[in-house]
Amino acid sequence: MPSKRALTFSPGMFLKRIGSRRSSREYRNKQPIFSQGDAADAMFYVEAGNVKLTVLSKRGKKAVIAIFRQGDFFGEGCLGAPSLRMSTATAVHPATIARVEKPIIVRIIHEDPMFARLFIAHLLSRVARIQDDLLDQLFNSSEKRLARTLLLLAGLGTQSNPYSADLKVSQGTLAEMVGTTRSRVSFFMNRFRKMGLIDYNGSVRVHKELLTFLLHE
Amino acid sequence: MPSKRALTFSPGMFLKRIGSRRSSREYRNKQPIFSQGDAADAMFYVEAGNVKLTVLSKRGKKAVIAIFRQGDFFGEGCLGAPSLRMSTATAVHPATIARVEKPIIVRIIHEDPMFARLFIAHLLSRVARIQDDLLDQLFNSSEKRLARTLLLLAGLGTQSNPYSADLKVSQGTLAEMVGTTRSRVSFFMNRFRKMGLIDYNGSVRVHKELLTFLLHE
DNA sequence: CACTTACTGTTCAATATTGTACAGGTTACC
DNA sequence: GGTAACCTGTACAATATTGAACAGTAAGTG
Repeated sequence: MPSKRALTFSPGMFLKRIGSRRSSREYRNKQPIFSQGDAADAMFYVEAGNVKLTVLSKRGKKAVIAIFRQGDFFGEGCLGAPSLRMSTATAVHPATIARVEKPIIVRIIHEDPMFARLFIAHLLSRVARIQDDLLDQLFNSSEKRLARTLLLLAGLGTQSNPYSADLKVSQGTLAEMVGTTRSRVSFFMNRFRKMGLIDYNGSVRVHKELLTFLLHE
Repeated sequence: MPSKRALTFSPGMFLKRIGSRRSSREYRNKQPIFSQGDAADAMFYVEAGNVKLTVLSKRGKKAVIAIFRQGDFFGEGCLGAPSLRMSTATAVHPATIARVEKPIIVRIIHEDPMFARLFIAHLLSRVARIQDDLLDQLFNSSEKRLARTLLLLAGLGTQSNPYSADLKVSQGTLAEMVGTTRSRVSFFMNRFRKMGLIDYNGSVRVHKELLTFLLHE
């Protein structure tokens, strides 16, 4: 019997309730899953690999607004009023993505209260996450934001190790994630290296504690 | 019978299902409804007046991250994992706010599938809105962001009128909403006035179309 | 190998932004 | 009336950030 005290999210349960009403598919590196401007008619689940959500501004600037990894859902924008995708989802590495058509999700939400509750929990954490990103932009300099981005990427790897696994992200991609220019990223990455906060030649290895210290100043 | 095609939000229905399980209360201008760091144990609904959501950074900088008006819900962060408020909610003007305790909301979500669906729709629009704010920060200069903020405030008044109603917002508050300094706001407000985009002496009156034009450059 | 493509380190001038300061207004309140 | 609290217009130096450039390196491809 479910607790009545709080709503918690579990990808496993979520997925189980979708059951076979989804279709999995492989994507190659850089292959789009959906594109900004497409009709939004399905949700997705990351079975393997990573996915990058980007937005292209009217003036041609690109921003990475989210990175999804195994166990994450994305594309919820398709529910609610009929709408177009505001962003582009791109596979990073070969990735396996499950697709669930919008009418199916809507039906499950209607027929399965437990699923609806899971979905609410999922959206709550999504709101919290985006709000964090917004506050990061509002309060922190680009140096701090870069540190935070590196830590978030590092968090994708082993949790306990003081060093992250090797990250292979280009300065250009980092710039899009942080919301700054590549030259700025280059500048700070070298600074971080000189300060011993990261190992950096070709791939990046983050010393989590040191970088965390910098982030909190 | 509800449509199975989409999820749409209606404050009225939402409220009806809460029924009498809420308690209304008056707040004076600037009176806090909840404060950053408080235990999050209830949701709120704006019956009259406006509410300002602010966050105070570690370094003492303040940011306004949302403004709620009649018919809006806020404080959803209390659901999900037990947590503390990440922001402070403050009444603007005298305001009447209804409070619904967290256990009640959780119970309604469990017992009333229709309510759960409304809640999902509500969260979806919240996500969309915050994401817009984030993109605004990422892509736009402070001048553009100020224009956007003025337009959002103007939208609170009559929809059809080319001019907004008189807004009484201080430069300091605008700065917190836009994410910049007061001197910058002062500079741009005078510029907007010189360009004829706003009437501005004591109170602000926005010429919506002109400002919209500026925003899209 | 020659060639393309993508990434990096670095520079530099042009802007944008911050933070602070000061002199005047207005408003609310005792 | 006086005074405190708040608001405004303005200025300015110190930083931060942009955008574009250029040369060098590494990797992939025919």
